[in-house]
Parts: sequence; C-alpha cells; structure tokens
Amino acid sequence: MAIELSFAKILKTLRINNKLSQEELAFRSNLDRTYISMLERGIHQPTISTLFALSKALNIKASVIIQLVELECENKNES
Amino acid sequence: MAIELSFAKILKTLRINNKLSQEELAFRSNLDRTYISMLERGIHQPTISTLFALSKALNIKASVIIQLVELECENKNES
DNA sequence: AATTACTACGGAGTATACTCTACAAAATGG
DNA sequence: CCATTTTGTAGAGTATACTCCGTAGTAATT
Repeated sequence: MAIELSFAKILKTLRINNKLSQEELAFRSNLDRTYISMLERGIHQPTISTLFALSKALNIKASVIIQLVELECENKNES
Repeated sequence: MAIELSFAKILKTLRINNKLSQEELAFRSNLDRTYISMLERGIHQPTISTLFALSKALNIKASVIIQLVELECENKNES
C-alpha cells in the first residue's frame, strides 16, 4: 500500500529483468549503489528526477514505472 | 528540458483546468501553499509520494502526469 | 479607489533525499 | 569448500524537499 514499498518492489523487479546488479544500475543512473539498495528496500522514495534517471537506465518510460506502481498499490489491499 | 520546469508547467496547467487556487490544491493534497507555488515555478521538484498526493487532488493518474511531463520534456528541444 | 482574492517571495526551521566510506553478510559459481 | 560478486547496513555529511510565518505585489470585482 505504501508508495515506497510498491516502488521498491517494482524497481527490484525491473533491475533483475534487465540483468543488472545494483552497482551497474547505480553507474548507469549516476546514483550511489547504497542508495539503490535503500530504494529497493523501501527505506527511501525517489524524486521525479531520480525516477527519470532510473527509467533511462532501465530502458523503460518513467510513466510506465509509475503505472506499475499504481497497479502494485491497488493489489496491496488484497493480501 | 529540465524536469522541474516541465513538471512546473504541467502542474499549473492541470490546477487551472481544475479551477483550483494554489491554496485549495494545497489543502486537498495536504501540502503547503508556498510549496505549491515553488513547484509551479520550477524551484523544487516533488518526490513520488508528493506526485501521488497531487494527482489525487487533481483527479488525474500520477502516470498520466508523468506522461505529460515526458511530452513536455521532448518539446523543449524545439523552441 | 478600495476591498477582496490570489500569488510571488523572503527567511528560518525540520525532515528526508542522496553521497561516500567501510565492513559484514549473503549469494553465486568454480 | 574457496573465491568472487553482490547486497545489506551503519554512520556521518551535504543538498534539497517541505513546512510555517510573514509581507508585498498583482488581478479581479465592486
């Protein structure tokens, strides 16, 4: 339900689907590796600039990432 | 070009289309009025939680807002 | 002209986004 | 097993997101 947790789950899934390590994703997006780790654990949430940096590194549109987060947020009410 | 500026433009347009004052939008989204002003002037960029709060107050999906930002970013290269 | 919205903008404060360093814990593969 | 890669995590620092107070300027209405 919480946005950070939904985003965390989506981000990790997308990274793994792209066969990238956290370090490689960090390099491609000009972010710190430990920060990527924090995002994937839902400890932090990104700004939209960070979102766009990640989306570029993951070869997916930022708006699609947000769509996935929206879907994930809805489904969190079921379990 | 810059994401903050594109977002700023989109946010102001959406707010005006919804016939809301900055203060009304601030109330609906549980944000500060002066911060809405800063967002619309491109001084700050939101986190995704703030994006979702604004999208709810504006009756539009967060992913659609990001889509509009993407379009605006592309068009910024022409002028 | 005066009143009433509405917005720009300042400063000062708190919370959190984000970086960097370093080390430990897992996980993976040979 | 062992070696390598990968990830979690802590702590300390900087930048910026966000709040709150106030004041001035602008626009619209009467």
